[in-house]
Amino acid sequence: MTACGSASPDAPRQLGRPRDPKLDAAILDATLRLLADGGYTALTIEAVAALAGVGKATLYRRFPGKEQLVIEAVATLGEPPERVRGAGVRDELVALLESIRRKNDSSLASKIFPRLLSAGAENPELMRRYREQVLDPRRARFIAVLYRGVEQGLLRADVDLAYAVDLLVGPMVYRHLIRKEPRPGPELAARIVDDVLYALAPRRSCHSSEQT
Amino acid sequence: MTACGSASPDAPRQLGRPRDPKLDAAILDATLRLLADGGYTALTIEAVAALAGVGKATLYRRFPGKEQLVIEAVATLGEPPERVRGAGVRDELVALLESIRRKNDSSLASKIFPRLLSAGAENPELMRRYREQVLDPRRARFIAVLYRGVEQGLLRADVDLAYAVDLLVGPMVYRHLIRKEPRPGPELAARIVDDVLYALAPRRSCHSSEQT
DNA sequence: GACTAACAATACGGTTGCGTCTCGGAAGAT
DNA sequence: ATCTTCCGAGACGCAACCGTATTGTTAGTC
Repeated sequence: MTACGSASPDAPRQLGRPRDPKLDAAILDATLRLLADGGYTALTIEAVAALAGVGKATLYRRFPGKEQLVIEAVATLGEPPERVRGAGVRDELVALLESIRRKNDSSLASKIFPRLLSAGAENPELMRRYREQVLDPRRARFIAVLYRGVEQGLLRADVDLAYAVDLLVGPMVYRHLIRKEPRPGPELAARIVDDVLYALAPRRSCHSSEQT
Repeated sequence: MTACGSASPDAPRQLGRPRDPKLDAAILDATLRLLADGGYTALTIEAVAALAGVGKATLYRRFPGKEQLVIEAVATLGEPPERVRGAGVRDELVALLESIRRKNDSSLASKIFPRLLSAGAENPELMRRYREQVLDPRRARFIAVLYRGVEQGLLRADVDLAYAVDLLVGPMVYRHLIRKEPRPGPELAARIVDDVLYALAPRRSCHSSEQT
């Protein structure tokens, strides 16, 4: 996860002035900032250098070009998710969904998200890294909680958990990404979770007919 | 819906060679094509002119600049949706959802979609037109069918239909836009519709507890 | 047949960003 | 103290694209 051209342990740099690690951070941060409000193609190396307060040579010393720069920057977006343990399955799912909503209401990451969706078409590697670092870990958390839901008999044993995640996350992301008005409120997460859990719960045989 | 600089009926052009309407179509088509595989910022006027087989002057005679050009092009994406009438509410919803899946599996429009999501951040007008021409009509169809569902007692009378559309469309769009692997199959639409309809159906009071 | 505007092609100057390079200076290692 | 590399700043030539203007041709009107 260090910058591209960083010294490998096998060939430790000994001579001369060492690279300033703070500059790596400044460059990646500037990259994310510019990526957020301009998109991939609008992002220029010169703007990154200027915003980071860094010479272009310093930047090119670390990254071979825009593509690798953005890939490395995006890879830093992964974050340890907030802990909500202790609560029940239902409340934990609500908390996870709600954290998506809150994040999309303000953060840098939310602005970068649609940019990557577009840039990912030409840059599979870029999308892959983002998926691995950001999307997959979040997804794994959902799956884990849902699995506990199965164990506790809250969900049918035969439900496809990946599908269940789609049912939960899909509407929330859709609201933020596409149908932005009116802004979803904090009650949306609970609503989605309750409806989805109800749909996937073990069904008592008291309803007269099978599915239509 | 005609090109920007087209003659208005009030001031009919009489003198000189008339504009070739085929060129309007060629320009807009080329715009969409390039927008699909390059994105908004990557789209250049010169490339549009070249692909359309048109001189730059011809293009500038119709559109003042890139922004208006793209806006007009996107506005042509609206389409009369396939008719599935006659079937029941459930099957009609499945058909609507399935048409989203099919469209996203191949068409130009599906490639343009994420581009607009990104470009829309800087171009509210662009996003607005796309919403009006493409998204809103589709949404209206969902709402209409769902309303019939309410009338027929398939859905609770108090469900927020807009929310119901999110529950249906969200997971499908999410699958295509973000979680692309594995490619959703034709069975997904029915699965989503059945689960959502079940969750929003009038609930008989045979389950022991209220919502947790 | 004269007139006029649309047409394709292309030249034009201006702007922007690329990736490389050079400069003087600064920071550690020896 | 010396050596080596990193640092910020920015000049450099190159390429792409902008929006405009010119040129010769073409299509329709009068």
